[in-house]
Amino acid sequence: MMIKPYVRQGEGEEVVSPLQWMDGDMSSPDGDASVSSRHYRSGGLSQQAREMGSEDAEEDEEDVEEAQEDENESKRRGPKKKRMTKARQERFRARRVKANARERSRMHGLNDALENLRSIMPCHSKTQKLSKIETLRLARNYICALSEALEGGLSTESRAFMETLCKGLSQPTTNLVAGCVQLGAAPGAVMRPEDRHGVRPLPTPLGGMVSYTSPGLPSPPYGTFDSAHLLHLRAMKGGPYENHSPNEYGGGVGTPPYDGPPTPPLSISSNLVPKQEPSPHYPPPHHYSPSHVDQVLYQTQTSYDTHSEGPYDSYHPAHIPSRQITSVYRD
DNA sequence: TAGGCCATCTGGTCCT
DNA sequence: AGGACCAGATGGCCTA
Repeated sequence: MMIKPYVRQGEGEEVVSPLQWMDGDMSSPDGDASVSSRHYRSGGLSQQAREMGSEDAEEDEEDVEEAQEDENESKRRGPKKKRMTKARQERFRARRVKANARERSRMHGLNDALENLRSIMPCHSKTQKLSKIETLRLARNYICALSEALEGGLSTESRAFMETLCKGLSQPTTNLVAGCVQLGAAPGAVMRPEDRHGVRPLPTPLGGMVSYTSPGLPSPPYGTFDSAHLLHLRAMKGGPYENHSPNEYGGGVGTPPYDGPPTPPLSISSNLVPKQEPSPHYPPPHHYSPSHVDQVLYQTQTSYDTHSEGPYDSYHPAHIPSRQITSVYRD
């Protein structure tokens, strides 16, 4: 028996919706009538859809019942029950198919926006894509970190900046961020070409390189730390980009790829950037712990001193879970 | 094999 | 009526 799996768009086959499938004789999309509905993506074939399928089968019965109901209609109280005629079912299906297409398109737009957000994150790797939730967390942290840098004169080279950046992130993402910081700080370091695209040969606006340097480090290809994004700070402090209007750089779906400092004249204040409050969900207890940030920071700050001894020995890169290192080499 | 992430379908709700 | 938005459900893919 050939089971037709659900195929996503862009994978060479057209998506066949359960409704389209239902339009036929309830056989599978590829015509294999032996496939039962539970095999064909029962998720898409929801309860109501299945009920509609049965309605199809019972339609003739309904027509007979309708005739009988007509006789009793005038005697019955309450709102008149709408009949599910064939025409109504057709309309319903057409609406549903259109709604599905809209929903897909909407989600694609949402994903495009998320991709745009990923592309302007300080840590951008083509090989290890941030998940949706991690992208949002990192974006939040990035905003907070930059705000703190502006308000408190906190250096983007500081440990506190890094800690803010990593708050609430999962361990792999924290490692990724730390690795990106390293690479951005050491442009001479070995990088995979596909990961090099985001790095611009610009100094950080606060002068010099990011300090999480690791000279001579056999830099793992975590991704890139795009120091050019730090030009946000320069712009907001009265730099050459200060007067750009937000519209110049667009926004939302269809925004061109980030190719310069998108520096809307934001007024960063404590109103806009509320102090982080403890929340049952933030940080996620199973993902984040200060000790882990310590661990990563130590990794990035000690230049991987293989001769170091003492309490931090367990932070040696050799102890980084292999998952974070191997996974980025995958493709 | 379990768990995380994701895409999709779907029905409900709100708004125009 | 129809569109936008949302959350629940489901199954596929990938990795440890």
